[in-house]
Amino acid sequence: MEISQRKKKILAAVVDEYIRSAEPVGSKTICAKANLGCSPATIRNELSELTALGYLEQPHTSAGRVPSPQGYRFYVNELMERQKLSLEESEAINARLNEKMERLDQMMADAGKLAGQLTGYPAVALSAPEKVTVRRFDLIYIDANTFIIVLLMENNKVCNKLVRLPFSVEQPMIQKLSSLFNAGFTGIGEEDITPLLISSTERAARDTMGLTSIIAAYTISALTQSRAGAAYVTGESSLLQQPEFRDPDKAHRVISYLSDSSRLMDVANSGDRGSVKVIIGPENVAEELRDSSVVMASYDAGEGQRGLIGVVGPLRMDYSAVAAKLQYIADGLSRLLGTGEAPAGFGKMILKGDTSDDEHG
Amino acid sequence: MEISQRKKKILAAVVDEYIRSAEPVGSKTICAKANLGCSPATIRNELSELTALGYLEQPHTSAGRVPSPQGYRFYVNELMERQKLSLEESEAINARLNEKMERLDQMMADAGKLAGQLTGYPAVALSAPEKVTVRRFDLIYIDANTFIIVLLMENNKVCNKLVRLPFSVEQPMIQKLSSLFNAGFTGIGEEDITPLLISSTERAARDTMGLTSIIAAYTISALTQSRAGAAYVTGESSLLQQPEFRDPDKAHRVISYLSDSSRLMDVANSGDRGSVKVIIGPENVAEELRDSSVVMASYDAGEGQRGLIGVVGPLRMDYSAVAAKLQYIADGLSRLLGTGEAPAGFGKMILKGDTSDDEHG
DNA sequence: ATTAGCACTCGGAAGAAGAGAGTGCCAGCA
DNA sequence: TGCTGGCACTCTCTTCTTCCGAGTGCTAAT
Repeated sequence: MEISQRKKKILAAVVDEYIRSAEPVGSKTICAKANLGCSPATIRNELSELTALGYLEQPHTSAGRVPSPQGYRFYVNELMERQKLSLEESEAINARLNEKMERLDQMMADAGKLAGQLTGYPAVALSAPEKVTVRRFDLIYIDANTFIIVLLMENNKVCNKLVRLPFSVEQPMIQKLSSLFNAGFTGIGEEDITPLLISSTERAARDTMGLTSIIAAYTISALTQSRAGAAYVTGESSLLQQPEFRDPDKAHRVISYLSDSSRLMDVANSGDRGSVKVIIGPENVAEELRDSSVVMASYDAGEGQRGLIGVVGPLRMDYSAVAAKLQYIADGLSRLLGTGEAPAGFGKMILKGDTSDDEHG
Repeated sequence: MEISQRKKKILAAVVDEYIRSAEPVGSKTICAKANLGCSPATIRNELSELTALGYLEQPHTSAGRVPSPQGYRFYVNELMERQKLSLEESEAINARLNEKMERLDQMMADAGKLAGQLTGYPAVALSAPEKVTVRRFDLIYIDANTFIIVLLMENNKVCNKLVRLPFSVEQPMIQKLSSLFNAGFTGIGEEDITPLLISSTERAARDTMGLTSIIAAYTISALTQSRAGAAYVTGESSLLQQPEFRDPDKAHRVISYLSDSSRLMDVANSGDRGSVKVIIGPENVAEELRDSSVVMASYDAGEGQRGLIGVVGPLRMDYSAVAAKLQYIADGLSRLLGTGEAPAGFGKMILKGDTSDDEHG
């Protein structure tokens, strides 16, 4: 059934007002706020129908209306105004983005922090797990007992480790190992480093005194770690300021879920194409987030990598503002890190609505 | 004034019981728990005196007694039983410690996580800020537009950065720069890298096309970052389970303080010699922690560096258990990372009491 | 010095009453 | 047919009151 224009207006008013006030919205309030030319009584009828359709809920008989998850979904998909950032806001973001661009992981964490501060919700920054291989191998000889392993990954990340030996090695040996590893270990993934490969490398270099396996072990662990992707969470405590999380147990559930970075990847994997994605309450795969909403934006982190920033908040999140901000940050990051195929309209706020609205059927 | 033996026993019983139950302790309860051969009435008299002396407090006239900060301090310094860890506990810790020893920063974060999980309180892991210098300088040539800067710090940390150039350089140039930097930039601190030094290096190598300043800039930022020390916080949300932090505002204050890693250093600097240190409520320098307690242990992270692990909890923290666990973890870390001057009695639980008890005067 | 007994105090729980916001429905009106 | 004002009703939230009990402090007896 198609929903009337007036109903849409009323629904939008309810959601907007509820987002602002966190309190059930009554017919009178709507009549005052939204300029529909009709009386509270008329609105009551409409509200009643919207409730029947499942877009609104009533905490109890004599309370105002509150949006249902389905109501939020409809609001996000069709009703909400696409917010533009004010000039100050976008300039502030740009300034913060350009500020420091040192290390990638640092950068990610900073982007998360920025998102958190801007929106006032806890923020997560994720790098999508990916398959990595070693592109270049170097061993730097320091002294007879010490050398550094430097790995350049295919995605241009660099890993290193200082190795100290309980015995002495000569510089030529280090060089020899370096070229051997360069020959055998580059371009392959973690699971390709088999005991067979290691032992054949071991045979090729004589008298390695176990060095081969040390280096191989580090290589494997570096590959594993790179592949795992990383997660940074900031601003957990800002949840506590939201009225819906005044119950410490509820807050605890969500915050400790967020702290478990391994599980966070689930969120990332629940679809990451499209620039901004909104997941509303029960749509979350994770049980713990069923009464929270997640807004996230993915960005091009260069070298074919995708990064993700997102915030977690109550259902009553200010979707429009949050989406605009995340979009802007993500676009900025894509521009700074991306590999040329940067988005054409950086600075323009295009919000791709989510498509998984199989709820209001 | 010297406090009687019986008073001590009673005080200890009050603190123990309050730590357990989180509720004001009455004379009857003490009589039942502590095996002093006397009646509640006698205990009431003693409680009354302990209250007058400032070791106990009464939430209101007709409630039981609660330890005052001074009471906790006395308890920690003189009364509390030095707990030994059970065999299972210490084995579990050892297993976890030996598990992964990859990167130092990872290690620190893991140690913090371990402390948090073991104690059930939020945990922080800090590395003390320190002056660092570069020991060894290497540039790895990758291709005409790419090279890696590898810095080996005096403290054996390794930093690296991939540099991509908008123009081409030849391998000999990279090598030349490498040895120039090795000559000029090693062994000096961040503040010694002056524009003068940079420009003289620039002159020594001809046609560097700005490379010198790129490398110098990275060196400075790496030095700054190493010096800053790092902070990892985990398990913030476990605070929410403590009855004294059911007030979301209170919890929010503490948690957001913990999230601000820069401020955390204050805690670290408030005295870190001695193996385990207990800071009780108002003794905290930070306003935000005035009604929380902090227990921390420092460990030898090798190369003259000190690390710090600590937990934050309510005044009613189980000091004895927490101290024992932190001590054990810190000793373990010292053993694993330390530089030989490892503590003699690893495994033995020696708790050095705090000495800043200028409170009960 | 210790103990038993007793009156007193105070906070927290439970219940009662009232206020207020909002609904649903009905009858009248354009 | 759709909108409106009016009105009775419902249900929560707040406030007030009452009551209970744990625990104290004091006193007199041992």
